[in-house]
Amino acid sequence: MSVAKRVSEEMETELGEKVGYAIRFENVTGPNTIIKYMTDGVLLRETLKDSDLDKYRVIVMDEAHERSLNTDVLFGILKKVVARRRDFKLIVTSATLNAQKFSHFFASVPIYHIPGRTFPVTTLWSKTPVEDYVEGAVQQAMRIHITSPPGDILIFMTGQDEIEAACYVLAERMEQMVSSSKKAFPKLLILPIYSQLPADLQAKIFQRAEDGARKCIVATNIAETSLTVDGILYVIDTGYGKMKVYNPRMGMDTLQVFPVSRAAADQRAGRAGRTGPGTCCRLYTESAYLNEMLPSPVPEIQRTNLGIVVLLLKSLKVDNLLDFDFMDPPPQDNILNSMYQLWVLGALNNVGALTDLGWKMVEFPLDPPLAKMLLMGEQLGCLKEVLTIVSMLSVPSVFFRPKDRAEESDAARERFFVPESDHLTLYNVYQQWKQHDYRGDWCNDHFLHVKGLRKAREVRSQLLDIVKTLKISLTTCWPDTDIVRKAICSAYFHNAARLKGVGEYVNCRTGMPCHLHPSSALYGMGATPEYVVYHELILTTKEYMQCATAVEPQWLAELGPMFFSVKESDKKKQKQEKTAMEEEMENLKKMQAEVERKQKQEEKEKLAKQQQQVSMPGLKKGSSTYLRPKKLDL
DNA sequence: GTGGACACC
Repeated sequence: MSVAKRVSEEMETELGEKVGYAIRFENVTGPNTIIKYMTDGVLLRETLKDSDLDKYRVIVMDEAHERSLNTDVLFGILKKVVARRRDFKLIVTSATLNAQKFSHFFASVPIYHIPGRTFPVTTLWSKTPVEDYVEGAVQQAMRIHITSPPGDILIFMTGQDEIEAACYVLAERMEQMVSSSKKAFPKLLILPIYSQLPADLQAKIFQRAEDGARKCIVATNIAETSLTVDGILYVIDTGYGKMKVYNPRMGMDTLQVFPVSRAAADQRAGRAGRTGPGTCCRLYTESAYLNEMLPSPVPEIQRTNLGIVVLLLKSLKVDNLLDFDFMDPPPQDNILNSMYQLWVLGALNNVGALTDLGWKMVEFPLDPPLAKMLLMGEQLGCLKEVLTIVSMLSVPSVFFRPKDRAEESDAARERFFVPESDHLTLYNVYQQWKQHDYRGDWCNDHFLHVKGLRKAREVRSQLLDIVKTLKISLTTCWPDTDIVRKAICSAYFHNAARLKGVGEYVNCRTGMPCHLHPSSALYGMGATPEYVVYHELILTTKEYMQCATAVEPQWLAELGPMFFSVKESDKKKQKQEKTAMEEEMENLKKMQAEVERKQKQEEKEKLAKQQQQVSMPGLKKGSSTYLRPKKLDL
C-alpha cells in the first residue's frame, strides 16, 4: 500500500484513481486505475474468474524469490497465459541469486540486473560451532554494545520463547554491568518483536531511543522480510529459524527449528546495510554456511498441505495435476494425498473431477475441510454458527496466556468453555465479544487477543459476502448445538479419534496416537468423551489435537460412510457398502497410477533434482553438531 | 497437564 501511495503521489493523482491497490480485505481501485498493486493471493483469486487475465497487459511479479505458495501456483498459470496471449508481458523480479532459475523456467528469457542501493556489510564468522545460540547472541550483543560505535543491533532468533529468554538475559547482564561499573554506561533499549506480540508493543521498535541509547531488537524472521527498521548497523544471526513442514502420511503439521538457507542468511545480513556500512555476526562457521546450508529455502509448495491448491487447479481445468508445470513440483505424495482427501470430502468424483460440492468449495478462500464445514452448515441448517467457527479457526489462537499470569488467564479461558466442544467454545468467545460491542478493553479483561478476534470478524464478513453471492440462505439452529457438532463431524471425520485413556486417543483410521491438549474444554466433561473429531494434529512434545469436539459414533457412520459403519448393522449390507467403496478406491488408484505414469515420463531429468530438494530436512550427509534438526520418526 | 516462524485469499 505504501508503494502504491508513493507512486500515486508522484503521478499526482488520488490513491485509488490512476494508481490503486488490493489486499485481502481492501480494494482501493476504480474504473480509471491503470496501475494496481496487489498481493499474489488477490491475483490468484482473479485468475479463477478470468484465467487469461485479459484485464492486464503487463504483470510484474515482485519478490519472486520468496516463493510463496501463491506465487508458485501463479508461475505455472502465467506461463500458460504468456504462451496464449501475444499482447501480454510478464516481468519477474527476484534476488539475483535465483535469476537464472526463473529465466530458465520461462523459456530462457533475458535477465536484467539492477544494482541494489545498500551499503557493504562485513561478515564475522564464528570459528567453532556455537552450542547455545541464545547465550552466544547475548554475549555478542553485549560485546558490540561495549566496544563498537553507535548503531542499533538486530538479533534473529527462532521464536517467542527464545526472544523472551534472550531479552531477559540481556537486561540482566546490562544491570550487572551498570552496577559494577563506576563510570556512566550507555543505555541499551531491548525490544522484542514477533507477529503475535500486541501491536502497541510492536510499534516500539520504530520509535527513536532516547538520547545516547542504543536499540537492540530481538526478532523472529518477521524482521527478515516483512518489516524493515532503519538505523540497524549490526546484525547477529543465530542461523536458525522455524519452519512448518507437512507430513502427508500422518496428516500432520510440525513446526521445527531448522538452519536457515544461505539466501535467508544473506537477507538477514543485508539488514545491517540499509543506513550505512554494517556488520553481521554469524553464530556459525563459514564452513557450515558453505557446506551445510541449503542455497535457498525449500519452497512452501513442497512442504505444505496442498488441498486448496488442488482445488484451485482443478477449477482451472488442470486435469492432470502431476503434469502441471511447477517450477519446483511438490512431492507426489502430497498431491495424491490431497486428492484423496478431496475425494473423501466429496469435492472430487471418482475420476478426479470437481463435484458440485467441489465447485462451491472453490469459491471460499478456505482449506477444503473448512469450506466443507460451511457448506454442510447450509445443508444442516446452522450456517450462522458455522460461519463464526470457521472464522475463528482461520486466525491464530485468540487466547492470551502470559507466563507471569498463567493461572489467571487459564481461569479466564475456562469461563468460556462449552464442555463438549472446543469449537463451540470458540463460538462462545466470539458471541460474547459481539455482545460486548466488539470492544477491545473487554478482550484485555478476558485475556483475549484483540487482533485475532478483529481478524476473525473480518474473515467472517468476507465469508458472509461470498455466502450471499452464492445465494445460500443464512440459517441458524440455536440453541440446538448438536447440529453444529454434526456439521463439524461431517467435514472432519477423517480426524476422528477414539478414547484410549483419560485424554488419550487414537485416530480411528490410522491408529495414530493423539492427545487432548491440556487447554481443551473437553477435560471439563469429567470423563473425556468416547469419540472426538479434531481440527488438526500438531506435533510438539506429543501429538496434540488442536480444537476437539465430542461426536456420537453413529454420526461418523452417517456422515463419513467411506470410513465408518456401525458394527451392528446388517452384514450383507455392510459387505455391499464395502465393495462399493473398494471399487471407488480402485478407481482412484487407477487414476493416480495413470497420472503417475505420465509424470514419470516427462519429468525424468527433473526428478533427481527434485528429490534432492524434497528430502526436506535436506541437509547433506555428515552434518556437524551445528545442524541437528529434530528427527521425525514415522 | 501446555504451544505455535511468517505471509496470504
